[in-house]
Amino acid sequence: ENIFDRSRMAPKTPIKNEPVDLSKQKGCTPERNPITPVKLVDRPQPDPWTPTANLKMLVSAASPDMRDREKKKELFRPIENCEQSDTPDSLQYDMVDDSTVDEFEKQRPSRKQKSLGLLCQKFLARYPSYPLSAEKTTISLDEVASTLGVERRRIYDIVNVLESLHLVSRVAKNQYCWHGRHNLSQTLKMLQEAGELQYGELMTFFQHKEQDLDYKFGERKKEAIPDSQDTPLLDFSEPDCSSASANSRKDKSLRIMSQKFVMLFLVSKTKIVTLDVAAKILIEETQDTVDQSKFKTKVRRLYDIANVLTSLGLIKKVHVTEERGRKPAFKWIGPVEFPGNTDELSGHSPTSDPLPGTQRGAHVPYQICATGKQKFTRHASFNGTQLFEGTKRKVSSEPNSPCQERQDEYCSKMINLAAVCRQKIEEDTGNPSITSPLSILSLPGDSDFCVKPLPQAVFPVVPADMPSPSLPNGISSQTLHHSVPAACKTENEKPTMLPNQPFLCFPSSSLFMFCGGLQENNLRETLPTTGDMGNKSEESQAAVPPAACQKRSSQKCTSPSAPVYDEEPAAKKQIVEQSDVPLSLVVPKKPFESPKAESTPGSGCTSAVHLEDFNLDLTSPVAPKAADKESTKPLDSQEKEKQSQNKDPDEPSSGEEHISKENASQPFLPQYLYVQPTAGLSSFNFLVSANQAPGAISLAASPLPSLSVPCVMVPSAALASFPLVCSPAVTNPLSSVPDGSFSATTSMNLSMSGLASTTPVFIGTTAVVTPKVSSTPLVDPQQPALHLSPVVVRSCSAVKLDSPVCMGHPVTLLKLQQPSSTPLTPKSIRPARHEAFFKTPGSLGDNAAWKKNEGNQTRNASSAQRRLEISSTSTD
DNA sequence: CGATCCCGCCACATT
DNA sequence: AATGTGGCGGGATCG
Repeated sequence: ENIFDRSRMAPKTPIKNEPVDLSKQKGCTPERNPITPVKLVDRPQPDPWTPTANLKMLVSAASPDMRDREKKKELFRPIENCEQSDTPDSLQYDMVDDSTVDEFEKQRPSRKQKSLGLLCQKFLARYPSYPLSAEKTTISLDEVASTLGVERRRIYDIVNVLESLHLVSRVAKNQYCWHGRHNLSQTLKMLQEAGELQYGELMTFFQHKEQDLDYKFGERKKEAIPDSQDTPLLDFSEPDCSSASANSRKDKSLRIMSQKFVMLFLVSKTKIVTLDVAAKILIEETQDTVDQSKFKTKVRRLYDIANVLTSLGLIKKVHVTEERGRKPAFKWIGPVEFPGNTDELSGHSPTSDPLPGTQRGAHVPYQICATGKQKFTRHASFNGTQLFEGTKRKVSSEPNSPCQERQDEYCSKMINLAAVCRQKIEEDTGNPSITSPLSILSLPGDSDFCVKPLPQAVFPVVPADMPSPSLPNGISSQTLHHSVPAACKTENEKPTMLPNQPFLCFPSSSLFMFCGGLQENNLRETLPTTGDMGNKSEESQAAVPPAACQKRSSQKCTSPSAPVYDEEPAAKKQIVEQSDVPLSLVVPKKPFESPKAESTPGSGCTSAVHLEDFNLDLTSPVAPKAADKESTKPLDSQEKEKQSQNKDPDEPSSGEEHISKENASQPFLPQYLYVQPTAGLSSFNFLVSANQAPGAISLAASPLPSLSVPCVMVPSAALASFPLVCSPAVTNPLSSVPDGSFSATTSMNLSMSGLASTTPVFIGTTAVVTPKVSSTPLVDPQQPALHLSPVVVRSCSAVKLDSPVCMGHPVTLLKLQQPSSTPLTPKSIRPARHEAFFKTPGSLGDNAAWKKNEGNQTRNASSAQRRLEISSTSTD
């Protein structure tokens, strides 16, 4: 009988209801007789099909009304009862119904009740919009699905969209981490920036003539879109980045679409986007083919996304009446301005990040990282932002200027590439998290965040994040370095010197160390040579750019792209730089930085800070308070930020002076600047590497080489106790050759003097310093070593150990990196160091972590970051 | 009848 | 092979 019924009934609602009811019952009204309703429907069928039908009719009719008004319900009830009364069975049911009518109704209405939007609201209701920093909420898909009474598939729809906005991140299979909206503004900001690049023109165009859109759309679309963006974005297929894994394209769709969709809103002047326009824009694919079905499908997806966004309160449904008629559209009702955004972000304690970071360490998806970065970068973002805006405006308003256009295109391309790279990387790594390119872009983090928190707090964070990132950082940092050159402004591409540094943070006690990076070029070069790096390095680089872009300014964005592809960079970079100038110093746009961020992403859920790649000019080094966060960021940026924001440390000028002095006095050491702890930094002292001076110095000979270590932060106390802090940075030109040096440089050694807390830390490339005597000429020995490629470095390191001078470092290192006991290979060393930094005491469980790191180290540079996520520990 | 969009098949990815 | 993900589009509902 049932079967029959179903055959008839089943078809539609009724059947659905049944299943639904069951599920719902779980969620909504557990138990009871919930089932009843279902039965009712079914049963009637058996005997008198008709009656049942009637009931259905009634119910269906009533249901809607019922929802709206209970009154109607009442009315209906009687009716229903009557009908039911006819059938005995029905009567019983009726009885039930009466009792459960409400429930019935609730459950009944089905379609709407089941809507994705509603489901999303339920989902969101389960988690705090602004979770405490410390608490990490993990979301189990299965659990949520069962709780909400829906199939898992639906949860994916929600989570994917949330993930695109960084509200959640995937931690593992079936596991997501809830981040809340803390980073939402940053994410939106990033999307906005990215959107301007990609869709600025388009949107403008559309808005002017929505009507015409259809027509022109095609034209327009071709014009605008092709250039800058879409294609790349859409097509992940590009071989470059992802040479390695290519494959899955799944990642793209919903998440990317979601980000793009949001971008459209952010870019739109009216903040209103019609579905058809969005669908058209979002159909990047090759041309117009398949329009119909594709378009239709796209729209369907957009509805899905829109439902989630609506639930988030970011958009609302509206109708645009145009000449042609009324078209469905959505209006952005979320935040429009993303100043520093620090508000929300800053508000949160940095700690939150760190915590999660540690756990995730390896797993953390890029996205997360990105978020972390964002936070970190905040300061930078300011700078970048401003610049950025200027740039943007130019772009949007004045697409004409060749330079800008180029930049734009370039940027977009870069972005796309970056995205692609990411994906690929993800694939490689296995982390799906990355998603859209945008996310990468978003990296820009806000430094504010970081800054605010006390350094201590920061530390923990750093460590957590750092670990994973560390490796990558080294790499990324290198890439970033390019930017440095830019900073130099020297016209040429040479990266020369800036201090790029990748830095390392070292929390032990309160010390932080940053290592300066090296040159990007070198890095790249080195990477490949080094070995592992090869593909991955590229990838990482690619990834980085976006982040950088976001952080800095649009300009950066452009630059980032460059980093992605080696080829492009030089010319473009130059262009970019020229155009933008001020920033130029800041960063060369080189996307490189961003890559770092990406790479680093591994950090804790949210926290992951990436080193963003800021390269700051050493000249203006300021002590970065937020060492932790900063660590993620490029030193320069940090410094700048600090300066601007905090003045705390020292005045920049003073800092510079110090540097110069140092340099003079200590040719080698110069790199650091010591910042006294002023108010803000009570306990910390910062050393910034000054040396890098630009280009002239080391770079001249070879751009790359240079040095690294930019800065070291040391707690004041520590300093006192501390004999020396050395930065490896070596600037030597020599190094340039090997570049690998960079790696070397990157690697820092930390040594803790006997006391962990107070002990001084040494960071630096191999060469660097001996803890005790900074002045010492260690350099010679070291430098050479540094110069060498990583391998060389390794050797050096080994040597160092042997040599008295060197010894100090290594030894210390060993201590720190217990796990790494093997100081050996250069690679290992580096990583270890990084790790050490990252991991620092605070965060982790250190030992284990360290060990893991060690393993990773070997791999290190190359894809380190990604890998970290996955399972760095393993080994290699 | 067009706008929405639920539902779940099924391919691909990951374990 | 099993399970996780999520693209995709038929077709039911809504308005």
